[in-house]
Amino acid sequence: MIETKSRILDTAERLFAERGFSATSLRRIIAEAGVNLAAVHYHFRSKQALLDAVMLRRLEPVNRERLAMLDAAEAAAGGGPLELEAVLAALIAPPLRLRQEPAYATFMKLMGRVLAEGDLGTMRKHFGIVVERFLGAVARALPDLPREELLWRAHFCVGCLAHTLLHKATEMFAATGEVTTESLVAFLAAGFRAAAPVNLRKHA
Amino acid sequence: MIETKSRILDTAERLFAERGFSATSLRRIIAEAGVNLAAVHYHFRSKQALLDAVMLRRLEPVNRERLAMLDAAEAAAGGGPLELEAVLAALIAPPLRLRQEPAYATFMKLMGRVLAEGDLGTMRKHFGIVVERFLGAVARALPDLPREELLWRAHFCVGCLAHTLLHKATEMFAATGEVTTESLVAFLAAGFRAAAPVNLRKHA
DNA sequence: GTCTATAACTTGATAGAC
DNA sequence: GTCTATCAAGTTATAGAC
Repeated sequence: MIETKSRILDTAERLFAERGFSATSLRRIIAEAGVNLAAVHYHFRSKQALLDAVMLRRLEPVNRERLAMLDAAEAAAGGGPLELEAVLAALIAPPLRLRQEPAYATFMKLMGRVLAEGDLGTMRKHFGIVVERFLGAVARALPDLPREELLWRAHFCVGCLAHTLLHKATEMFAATGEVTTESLVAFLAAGFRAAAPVNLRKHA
Repeated sequence: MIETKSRILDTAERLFAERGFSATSLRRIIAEAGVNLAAVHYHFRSKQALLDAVMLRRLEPVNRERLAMLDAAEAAAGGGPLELEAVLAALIAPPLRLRQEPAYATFMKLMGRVLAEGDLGTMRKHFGIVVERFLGAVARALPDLPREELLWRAHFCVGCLAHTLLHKATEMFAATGEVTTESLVAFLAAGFRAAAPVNLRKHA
């Protein structure tokens, strides 16, 4: 069945997202997918390669949409300064929008997990270009922000996004409804625009 | 040896922090600690109980210091409004300060991991009181912020802190040096103070 | 308290029939 | 492509000698 491969991918995606990679066994995956254990190794060779396949299947569209929005923001700015909110929206709106679609909902949680706990190698492999482009764009939107402070704020920004993708706010707090791109962008934009602490200004 | 128990705790703390709970086997722990496998079960009964012991040993001082700083901030405010920066510093300064101490450095990474990927039960068990106290304090510092927006921003805040504790900024970005409490507080305070997006104001 | 030995089970991976 | 059967290794946990 051609369906077998998709069933494995779907089930692995869900279990990896909900329980993490190490805590998920192949036998659990094949039990819930209703397929044979050997089929996993036939289609994907190894557990690690299965995770890579799960990531590859859905990540490319997300990052492509991000870069397209960033291109649009840069085009709109012409030679002038970039608008910070537009840059942040390009980073955040695609994953938040796509997670409304059933096909992408669980993947976005997995993406949050990888962002939150991923090692450096995985990070660079999947998000290298995105990180570079967005660092440049934020620097162009905030030319007066000291470099070190920019890097830390980018780090905080990744933490916010990872946590938001991995967890619904309702899990720990009593928030209702869905988080909006506007909320997250407003929060992060204000953070990026905050006056740099005095102990860092000397490095500017 | 009375040292055996500490050696197990120290090594488990480090490996859980660096590689995660599921990805760390007891055999790896006892190999690096130079102790016998049975000693783990003698002293801690099970792997899960070992993790609980690792958490309990160091978490209480962190949360105690946080609540003491929050008490001080509330006392300083008298009946007036709380200062947002003081509230955030009470949440953030204790873990960032303690991670400079060798005895607490790796534990703070583990705490970041638990904050980032912990399930709801673990969360409430270890941070329930802290979350409640700080939610109330931020609400008192920002009485005009709509409740829903406050909860989401608290959620973002946890994500920032978790990511900062779990990862050095140098891992993904090229930031040098250590992150400061001032940097993180300035970023978060500005985010909390941002104007609430219009699509939420109607719920105020 | 610490050890050896081992139970009882799960893991990722593969060989080979169909 | 899919199956059964199995391997080799690793897993948590325990019993019992010292």
